[in-house]
Amino acid sequence: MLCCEVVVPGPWWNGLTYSTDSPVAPGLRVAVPLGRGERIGIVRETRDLNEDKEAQFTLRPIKGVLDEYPIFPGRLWELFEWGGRAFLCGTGELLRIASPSSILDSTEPVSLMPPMDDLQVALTPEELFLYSCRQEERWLKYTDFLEGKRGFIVLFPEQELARKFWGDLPKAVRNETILWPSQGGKRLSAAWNTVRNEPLRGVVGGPGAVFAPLRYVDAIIVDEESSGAYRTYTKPLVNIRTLAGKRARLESASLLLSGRVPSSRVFLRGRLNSSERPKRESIRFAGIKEAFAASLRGIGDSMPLTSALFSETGLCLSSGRTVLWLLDRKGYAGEIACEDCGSAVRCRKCGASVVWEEKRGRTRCPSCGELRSMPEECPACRGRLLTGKRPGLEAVFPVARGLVNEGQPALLLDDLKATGKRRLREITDGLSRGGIVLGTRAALSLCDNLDIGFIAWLDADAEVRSVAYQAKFTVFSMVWESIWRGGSADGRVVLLQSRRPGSGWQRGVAQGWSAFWKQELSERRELELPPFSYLFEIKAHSAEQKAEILASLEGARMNPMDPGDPPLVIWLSATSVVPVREALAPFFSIARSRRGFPGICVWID
DNA sequence: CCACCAGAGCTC
DNA sequence: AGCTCTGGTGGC
Repeated sequence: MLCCEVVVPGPWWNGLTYSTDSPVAPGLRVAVPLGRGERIGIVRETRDLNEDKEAQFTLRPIKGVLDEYPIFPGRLWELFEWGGRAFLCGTGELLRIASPSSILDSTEPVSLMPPMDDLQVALTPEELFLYSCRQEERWLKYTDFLEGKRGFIVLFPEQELARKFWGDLPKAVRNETILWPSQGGKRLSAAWNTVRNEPLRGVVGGPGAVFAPLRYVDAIIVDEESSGAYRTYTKPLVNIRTLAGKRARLESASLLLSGRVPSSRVFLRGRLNSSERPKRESIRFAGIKEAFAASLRGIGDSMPLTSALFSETGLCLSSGRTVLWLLDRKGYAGEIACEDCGSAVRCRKCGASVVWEEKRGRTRCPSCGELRSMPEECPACRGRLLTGKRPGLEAVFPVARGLVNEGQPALLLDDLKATGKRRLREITDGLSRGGIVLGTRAALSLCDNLDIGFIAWLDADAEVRSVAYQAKFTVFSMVWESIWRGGSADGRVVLLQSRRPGSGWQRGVAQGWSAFWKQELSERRELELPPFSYLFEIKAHSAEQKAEILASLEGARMNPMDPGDPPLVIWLSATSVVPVREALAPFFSIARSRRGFPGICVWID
């Protein structure tokens, strides 16, 4: 009697076992019964039935085999298996984000070419690092690197950059290359089928392109490898850069890690060094203690607007260039506090401190997105005096509007992503004679399209990240990017307003990333933080489950930390993933479905 | 009488 | 988390 182990997408980690009359080759898709319904899974292996092991549940037969050949070419399947283990998400969850829905949702057959024979030339793969602030310089090197390569993947943190790089390729190369779509749907399906079946030379795209089913891969480039864009923000939580590195190793492909700044892990492993630093006159630090205290309606805190900010803004505007003011707080105020009892207004769903959106007369929870109307009184003490703290973009906007000259607009961009191409053109056209743009870090991408002569980080200390340990690097790399990004970086001035101007991580801005990482890594080594260990963020499904998980980890002689604040979260630091996976595996068995599955994020650097 | 929807129940 | 089955509601 034969059985198949099938990977069926879902939050569980284990493969599911089904009976089969005849052996099914690994990598083929099969339709299988699950619960009351039917699902599609990928065969991991066919083996003899092990009566003891399979006795705990009744085996059901496979409903049908959907493919003639393995659906994933080359070593891609191994990548999914590895990623599922490394990021504690299970192969199935990774499959879900890696494949178009046409493959996993519909039993329609997908036409597939047979796998390629192993005609791969076993060149010795290289691992190269390339760090330079000049994008043109890096891109030129990419073209050199791809010379003579027969199957390549080039990854960019943003789709727009990918499109630009692809568009700049020599026509002959572009014709044998595909621009990987950034979103799912029909376009992804089409691209997937083309790449899977046609003899293409390469794929260029955003992070998702790492999963392109190229049959032969001999080179992978990761641009801006330290960018946070390579981390997925919904389940499963994985680092695409790491997967790209693994894919290169699996396929024996050469790997080029590149960017303006290396990530901590790459810095450490590559023993990198750099003397690149900004010109003295292009970076300024200003203390907000001496700030001009602009009073803003309904806001208790004064907005940090320094004299340096006003003078540089004025200079830039009068030269007809555009000014960018950046602040990572949307809305009118980052917090609403009661003057009587001092407590902040919190989200009723998740307990986080809410943001005040004055324009729409409501509050928004920054962590769960819950919207509510602005409260009349303090929910804690019923006091009537609610004031905003930590002014946000909406509150500063009137100040910016007062500074622009005739014919220069002041724009408030809440959400650059939602604006699309047409809006982008409107923005760039409107700013042909300069103006002020206010936005969050996402607005930095405007450097690619606008002549930006001055960038101000209004509150460089603000760290609104969920994981505090890497907040310094996030801020550092964004500020670093703002110095160099785009064709208008020459002569640009960047201003950092903060409480401790020029100290701490800001020294690295003046001295370069080698100095930054040296300092930062000595602190992290001390605290056993990534890249010196892995950090696991485990979110239990219920309080009971949390207790069980804690007990299981402690039983395996690990030291989980219970921060107490987000109530269901557990933190764990470990030098290896394996024992953590073993301790957590019981909670990810399909048999536990009814109790709900925990969520896990693995921080590697 | 059936179309539609929310909630329950199940998962190798 | 999906997915389907169920039973109530309401439109005609």
